[in-house]
Amino acid sequence: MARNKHPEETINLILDVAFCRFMEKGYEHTSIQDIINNLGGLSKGAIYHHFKSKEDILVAVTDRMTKESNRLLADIRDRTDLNGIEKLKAIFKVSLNRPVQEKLFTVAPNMHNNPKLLFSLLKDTVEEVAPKYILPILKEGISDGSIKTDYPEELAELIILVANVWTNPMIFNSTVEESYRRFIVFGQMLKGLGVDIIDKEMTERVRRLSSIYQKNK
Amino acid sequence: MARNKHPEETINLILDVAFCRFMEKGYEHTSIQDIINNLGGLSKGAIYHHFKSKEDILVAVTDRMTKESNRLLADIRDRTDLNGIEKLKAIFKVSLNRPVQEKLFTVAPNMHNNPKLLFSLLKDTVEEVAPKYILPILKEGISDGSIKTDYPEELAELIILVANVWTNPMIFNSTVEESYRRFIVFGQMLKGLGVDIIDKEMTERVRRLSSIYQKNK
DNA sequence: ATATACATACCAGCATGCGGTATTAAAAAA
DNA sequence: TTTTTTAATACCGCATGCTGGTATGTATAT
Repeated sequence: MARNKHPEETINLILDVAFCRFMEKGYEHTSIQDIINNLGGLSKGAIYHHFKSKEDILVAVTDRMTKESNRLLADIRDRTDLNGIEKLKAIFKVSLNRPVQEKLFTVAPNMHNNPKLLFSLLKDTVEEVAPKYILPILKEGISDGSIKTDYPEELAELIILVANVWTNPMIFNSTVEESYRRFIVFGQMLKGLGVDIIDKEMTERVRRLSSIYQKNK
Repeated sequence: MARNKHPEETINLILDVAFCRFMEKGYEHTSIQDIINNLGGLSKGAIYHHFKSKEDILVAVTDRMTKESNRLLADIRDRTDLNGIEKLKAIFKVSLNRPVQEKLFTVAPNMHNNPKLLFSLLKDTVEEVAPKYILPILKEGISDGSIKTDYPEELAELIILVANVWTNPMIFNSTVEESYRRFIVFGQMLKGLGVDIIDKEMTERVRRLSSIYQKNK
C-alpha cells in the first residue's frame, strides 16, 4: 500500500480495528497479526511505526473511549444554569441516554475476556472521572446547600465507581431484572447518603438499555 | 529429580512460587520459565503434569487465597448465637482482624500489575461471596427483623463489593487517611441502607491496617 | 505390572526489532 | 516561479528470541 498523506487516518484505522478485535476476542487473545489481517493491506511495520507496543495500542484505544465520555461530563460540570445536585442528576440522565452507550452494547463487549481493558476503565473512573468531574460538582452542591457530606472526595469515588462498575452489565453480567434492581439499590444508596436523584424515568431507561444489551449478547 | 512420594508438596511448592511471582511481577509478566527457575530443580514437565495450563495455575492460586477467607465467613454465617445484623457486623470485625490480612499486606501485592488476578477476585466476590455468605445473613436479618430491604441479593453484592474492592488499598492505592475516610463513607452508606454496623473500633483498625500496608509498599 | 511423577526435546505462534524503500514536504538552488 | 536537493516520514516484511504448550521418554512407587 502506498504511503498515506494523512497518517492520522492510518492511526484511526488501526485503533478502529484494534478496538473491535479487543472487544470480540479480548486484548490478550488478539494478536498483532490478527489486527494486521483486518487492516486492508497495511503491515506490521505500519503498526510499530505508529505505536511502540501492543499495550500502547490498548492505551490509545481506551483513551479514545473515555475521552468523548469525559467531554460530556465536563460540559455538565461547567454549566451555570444548574446547582450541584441538579448537575449530578443531569450526569446520570445524560449518561444513560447517550447513543454511544447503545452502540457499545451493540458491539456487546464481554469484559470477562478483557481484564486489562476493564482495569484501565476502573482506574480512569477513580483517578480521573471522580476527582475531575464528580468532585467539583459535589463541592458546588455543598456550597449551594443542595448536597451535604463531610467527605466529598470519597463520596465522589463511591458514587461513580458503583455506577460505572457494579451497575454495568458488561462487567457483572445480569438479567434485565437484576440490572433494574441493582440500579434501584444504587438509588437507595444515594438517597441514604443524602443524594436523592434517581427517578422512575431513569430506572426504566436502565431496563431498556439492559434489554438492548441482552439481545446483542 | 526423582519422583516425589507426596505430590501435594510439589503442587504446593508450585503454587507458592507462582503466587509470589504473580504478586511481584504480575500474572502476564510471569513466564512459566520464570516459575520453573524458582522451583529448585523441577522442570516444565512437573508443572504441566499437575496443571493443565498457566491460567489453571492462576485459578488454583486464587482458590487457595479465597478458600480460607470463605471458611471464615461460613463459620460466622452458621453460628446460632447471633442474629442477622450481628453476624454481618461480626464478619467485618473478623475480616479486619485476621492475621492473613496483615500477611498479605506484607507481601504488598500491587494489583495494578495484575488485572487478571484482580478480576478473578472481583468475580469471586460477586458470584461466590455475596450469594453464599452475605445473602443468607441478610435474609436471616430480614426474618428476625434486624435488617430491612426489598432487594437482599443486590444489597449483598453492593455491600461486599464496596468493602472488598473500594476500601482495599491493594486495589485503589490511597494514603492512610484516605483509606480511613473511605471506610467511614462506607459506614455511612451502610447506615443509609439501614445497616448500622461500623463502629469506632473498626475504623481505627482500618487506620492501623492501612499504615501497615503503606510501610511495606 | 502399571499408574504416577517427573524430565527432555521440541513446536507453532507471538511480540518486537530492524534494515530497507517509497513517498512527501520543505528548503535551496535555478 | 520552477527545479533540485535534502531530510523526515510512512510503510514493508523478514529475522529473532521467547512464550505457552505438547509429545514422548524414564524412573519410581504401589
